[in-house]
Amino acid sequence: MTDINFKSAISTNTARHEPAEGKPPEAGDESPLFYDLIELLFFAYRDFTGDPDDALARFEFGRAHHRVLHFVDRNPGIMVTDLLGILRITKQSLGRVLKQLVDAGIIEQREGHHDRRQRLLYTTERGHALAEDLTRLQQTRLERALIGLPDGSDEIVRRFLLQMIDPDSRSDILKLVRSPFSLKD
Amino acid sequence: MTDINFKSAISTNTARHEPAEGKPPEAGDESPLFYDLIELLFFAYRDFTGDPDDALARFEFGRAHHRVLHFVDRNPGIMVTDLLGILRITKQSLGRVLKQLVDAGIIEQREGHHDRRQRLLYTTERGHALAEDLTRLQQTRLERALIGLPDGSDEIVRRFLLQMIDPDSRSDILKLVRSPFSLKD
DNA sequence: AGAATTAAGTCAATATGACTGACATAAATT
DNA sequence: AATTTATGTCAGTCATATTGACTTAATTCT
Repeated sequence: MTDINFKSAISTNTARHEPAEGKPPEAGDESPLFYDLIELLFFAYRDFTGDPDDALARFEFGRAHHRVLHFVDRNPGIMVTDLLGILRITKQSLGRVLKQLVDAGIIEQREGHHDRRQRLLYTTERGHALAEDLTRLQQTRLERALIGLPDGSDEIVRRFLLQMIDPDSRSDILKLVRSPFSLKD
Repeated sequence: MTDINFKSAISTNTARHEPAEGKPPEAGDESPLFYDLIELLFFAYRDFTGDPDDALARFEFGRAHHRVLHFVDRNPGIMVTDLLGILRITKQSLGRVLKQLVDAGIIEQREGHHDRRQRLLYTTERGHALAEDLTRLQQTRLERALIGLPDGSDEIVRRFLLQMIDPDSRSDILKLVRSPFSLKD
């Protein structure tokens, strides 16, 4: 199998498009800062999600299941409505995935104490163990990614990621992730 | 519209699952480092891809089109095979998306000079302009994300992202992204 | 020159994860 | 009593991806 093989990805022909324009093609005028960051993010995120994807494939589950499992495990007793808000998907999309997780004994629904309309979500013992396995995979990758970087790099990455998020959502997300570190300047 | 609304995401009930285990539920024993990084990455990447997603929705294009457009624009004259290797999708998946981009006058295919089997890919003038627009959106977000961080933070983020990638792919990806900065220690 | 390999494209069938819009039920709130 | 909220469900659709088989043309290998 040829694995990744984009050995000749960079062509010798540098003509980008019809040379009908009067611009020099590669004159670093106003354009391409952070091209590399854009692409590194793409590849990094792909591999980051790849670990749990592969692990879940054995259970016939996909990334959607992972996301639901993760946030339920992290927020035991979360309401369906709030989970929908976090994931920003529709009730229908969640419904199918959630049903499969419940049927598989990964997630449990309990009636709300004060409000009996609610179906509060919890991971079962099995579900919690699975969630931990998946988290461990991603933690291992994160640890590896921080090796060799100066002290405090994890804090810089945290702040970078937070500021990548739409400003409007940041405070909600901060509450949700409840980082053990500062982040609050 | 209730926008994001996960105000009550964190339940007061902290029982994670059946308390049938002898473990204290929240005793930070061996487990949850980088929980926040895992979640920040999820939200950051979603918003990062959201900008181009929204922009492309007007053209009836999706994220798959963006990826193809991006890598063709960055690697003019790339072979179909190499593009498949970069995106790690199948010929069939690429085929449909590529056809739509060609039909829309965004991407152009030219016969290889030395090897006439090849259909080398180029962005058209329009395609290049569109790619630049989308890139600009993401660059703006990246710039904003680095504001207020110490000097050299961009370099730390670059190294972090590179080390998030599977070690086997790193050298190929480094060639591809051809970062203007160091990254090579 | 003939065989094997490579580059690209195509066909059919399928799966996953998402969507919209409408509707239903029960419970809580006003 | 009327309204709103929380959840679930139905039917239909779409975008992106998959597998496996097969074709055509061109290049390379022996």
